[in-house]
Amino acid sequence: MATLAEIAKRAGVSPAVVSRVLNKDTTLRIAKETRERVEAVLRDTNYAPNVAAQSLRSAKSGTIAVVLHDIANPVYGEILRGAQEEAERENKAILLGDAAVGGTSGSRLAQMIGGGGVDGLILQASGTWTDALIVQAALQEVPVVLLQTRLDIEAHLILLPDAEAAAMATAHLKGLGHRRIGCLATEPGLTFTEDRMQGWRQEMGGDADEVCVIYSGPTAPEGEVATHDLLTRHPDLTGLVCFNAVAAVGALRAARAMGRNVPGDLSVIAIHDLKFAGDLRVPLTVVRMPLAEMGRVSIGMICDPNGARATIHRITTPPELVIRESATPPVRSG
Amino acid sequence: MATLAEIAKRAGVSPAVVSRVLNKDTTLRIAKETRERVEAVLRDTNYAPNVAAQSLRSAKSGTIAVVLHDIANPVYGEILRGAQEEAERENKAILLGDAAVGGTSGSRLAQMIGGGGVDGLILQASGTWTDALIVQAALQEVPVVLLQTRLDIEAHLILLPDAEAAAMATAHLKGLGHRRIGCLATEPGLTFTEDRMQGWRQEMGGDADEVCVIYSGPTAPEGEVATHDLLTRHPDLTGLVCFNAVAAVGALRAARAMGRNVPGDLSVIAIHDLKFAGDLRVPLTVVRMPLAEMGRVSIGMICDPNGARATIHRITTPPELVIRESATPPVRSG
DNA sequence: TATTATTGGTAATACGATTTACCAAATCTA
DNA sequence: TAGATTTGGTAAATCGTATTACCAATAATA
Repeated sequence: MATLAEIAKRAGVSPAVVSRVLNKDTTLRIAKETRERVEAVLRDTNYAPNVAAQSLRSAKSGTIAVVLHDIANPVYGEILRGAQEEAERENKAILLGDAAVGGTSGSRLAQMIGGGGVDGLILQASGTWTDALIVQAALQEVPVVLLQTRLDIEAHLILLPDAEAAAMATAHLKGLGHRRIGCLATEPGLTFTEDRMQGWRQEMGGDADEVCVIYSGPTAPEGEVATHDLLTRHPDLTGLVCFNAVAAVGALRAARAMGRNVPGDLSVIAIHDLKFAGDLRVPLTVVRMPLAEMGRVSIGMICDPNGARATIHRITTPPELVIRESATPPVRSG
Repeated sequence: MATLAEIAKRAGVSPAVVSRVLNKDTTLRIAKETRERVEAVLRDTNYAPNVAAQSLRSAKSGTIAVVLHDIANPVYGEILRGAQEEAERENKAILLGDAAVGGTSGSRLAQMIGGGGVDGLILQASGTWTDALIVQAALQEVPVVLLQTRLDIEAHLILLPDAEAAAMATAHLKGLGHRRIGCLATEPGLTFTEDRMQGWRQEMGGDADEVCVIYSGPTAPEGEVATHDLLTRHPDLTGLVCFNAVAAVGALRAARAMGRNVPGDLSVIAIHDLKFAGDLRVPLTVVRMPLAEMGRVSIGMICDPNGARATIHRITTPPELVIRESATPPVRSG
């Protein structure tokens, strides 16, 4: 309700003075009493600058859009958590987008990105409306950070050690003595799916059997039906590496429903950790990656004033194997 | 990059025409060819209106702030999910706040709320910076929806059937034959804590023993230490009702660490469902409430054009008992 | 005393979209 | 042909902040 002009009138000065006091303009020469008078009015009028006006004037919004696959998924939620922490430090607010919830190119978020309403876009791309967002961002010359998403556009890219993680998971099963190992992958076409596939293949070497791969969305029900299919086609599998821990929970369900003991009949290992992984019926052995760190650096890249437009940042923190109970040596050695 | 004025110049008309075409002003009389010329320029210039300018002019931002206790907590995340869906429908973007992550009164989100940068504030209040947000909102006359939070301010209030849910959970244990029932509550002072306490007390009647209540934050580690304390002080408890399902997972951990079988030695029931509740070592019996619905109606209240400033909305969908395996009749009947 | 510097500010403009009030030219009516 | 309508637009004023350029009055110097 209070505007700069009103403050100025109350303090008996011009709006320029108020603005310059507010913004600590050091080139402003002002009498001590005048400054104090202004500050007093500012305080007891509880003045807060209009953000739309500031944003219009400065062409900065103080806002960053973060669009993830599915925020309700704890795996992706972890990224958000990291982003939030860093945004807090940088004094930015986060505009949330969820590729799983609607999201058309006409959505308000897309409008904001296209209309200069965000200072940056952090995107874990997958769907179609995602492309619309990128186009909008490009038009507006808004910096974009792609999360585990290789696209042929001028944007930053953050990569996790996905291949290593998959290789590590696979190696763990092989090291336990498994040979017939299946792969519950994430959606084909995604960068991290491909990177992990590569790690899996590399580690499997000659044992890699492409038909032992099945793709699934990152939810437990999807993981369950995919695993059911896979185990039906390949009853001889003794090990399963899952590219997503939430889908792995579905795998556990499927195994159980089919009367297969985990880890007795089937060893399961997943990529990404879950807060409840140790509380599951069969505690899940996983390979953990620094998701929150990725969220943090993504914000950092947006806010970096002298950053280039398109850099590539590899997160080098190595994946961490967390051994629980879902993977053991095969009982009937294969 | 493209402004209305540029579009107008290119199309050989005044900015007013472009704006009125864009906004489908029916009072605008315009020749068919002129309109088509404008639309053509609009299209092939990929024009997107500057949101800051629109926001300044219209005093609407198309943005709603949602501040929750802890977004990483799947229980609260569910609220966010509902809010997101409805926001999508209303064509609003969501600005995310997390009471668990920093959040000072100087945060960008607070600035935006105070500076007319949001059209509404949805708040599950608890901390101190929360109060700052409310003050800012009040100053700006931004509509506020309080989630399960009774405060003496002019704001909407949404209430879940918290008392009923707690009563239902307690009644379930009593119905199974338990008499010595403990209560792992959420933080004292919160509206939903108090409402649930009331439901618990009411159902316990004469059996209610206030010392069998312990308070805990909504995380598994906190739930674990609280439960450890409680079971140490009251080894004779045969039942435990938990006000938060995530904390209940901690309770399960504590029981296990203390060598107490669930449900054999201790029956556990929790409020709120978890996606993985059925996959836990001991599948958790819960009372489910429509969290997503609360998220949806909160957005609806903000967007309702002829809504009053301060209404109270009770969600009447009854709590739903989901029986799994963590609660059975006591073995050594108490 | 005349000139220069310094102090303490102010005026004006731009940022980009929207909207109200208005108007010239063309067409129609009497 | 005078007057009334209709057609097809336009000019100008916000919205609130930030900034650049400028200026009057006083103080310091020569």
